[in-house]
Amino acid sequence: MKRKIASSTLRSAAFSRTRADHSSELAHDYCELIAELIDEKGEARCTDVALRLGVANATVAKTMKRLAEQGLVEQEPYRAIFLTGEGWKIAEDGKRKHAIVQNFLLALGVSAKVAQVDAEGMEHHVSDETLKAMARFLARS
Amino acid sequence: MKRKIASSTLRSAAFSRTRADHSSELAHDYCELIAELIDEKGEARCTDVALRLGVANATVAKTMKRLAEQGLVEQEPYRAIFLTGEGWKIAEDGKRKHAIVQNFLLALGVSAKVAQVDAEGMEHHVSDETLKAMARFLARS
DNA sequence: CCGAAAGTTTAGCATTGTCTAAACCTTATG
DNA sequence: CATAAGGTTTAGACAATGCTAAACTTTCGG
Repeated sequence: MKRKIASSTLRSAAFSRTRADHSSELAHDYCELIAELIDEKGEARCTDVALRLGVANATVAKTMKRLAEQGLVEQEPYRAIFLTGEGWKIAEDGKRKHAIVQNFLLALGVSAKVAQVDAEGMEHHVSDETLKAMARFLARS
Repeated sequence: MKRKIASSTLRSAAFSRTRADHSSELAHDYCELIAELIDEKGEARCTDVALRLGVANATVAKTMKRLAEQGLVEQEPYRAIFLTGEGWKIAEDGKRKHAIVQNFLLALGVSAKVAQVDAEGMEHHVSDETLKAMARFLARS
């Protein structure tokens, strides 16, 4: 991961943050999805992940290798996938954020379908401060 | 069984949307930024774009070439950059969305700094429906 | 226990977005 | 008006993310 902190303006800081977010987003989505599958079925397999993500099996396999290198998941060849402690933490965090954003959107009056899709996209770009503000709003309403 | 398929389809649709968003995000940011620079200084040059985006000049140049191919910007070699009609439309739309999201966050009680950064990240993942809900909230408050 | 189905991995390719270094124009200054 | 300074473009590299096709392993039905 390249980190160029030469950013001078707040504006470029915003763009940098967005770029940085993107590189971790996929990893986070994978962790969340794996956790979900383990919850539901007791194990997570490439095919299921691929199906839910809407990508090819091979793509999942390749990504999984990267995630294993990053210490987020563990796997034996031809076996199901497991999360490391770090992976679980990321999954939990993502789930928490996702729930807040989605419920917030619902409280705002957004339809269920759209709330789910938008929450998926927004969840990785919402800071803790904004998340807290959303939670506050939910508590109030 | 049917419900499971349906829900995972919706799920993968969400991820697909997010992936699709990403590929257009950068183009949209460029258009917005170019429009901003033209507004402020009368012209947009690679260096300025690079500075605000926080990336290298070469990166901007290469991206600009792609945007030109996509019909979003126009440029003569070694000259400033201009937006096509399509590019302007995208810039306007982005500016509009950005403003709504940012003001919405401010109204929610998020600090100015964080509102700017978060709005940058969120703006590309917010559907029209959610945007409308935000606008409604702003009008009410 | 064997062969086919199903799942996993590898190989090879394309695209996007980023970088540095070097080559290339334009402009402004002396 | 020549040249240095500064902005622009090109070249070449690399990582991430996606794909298809083919090879490989596991599992399951007979």
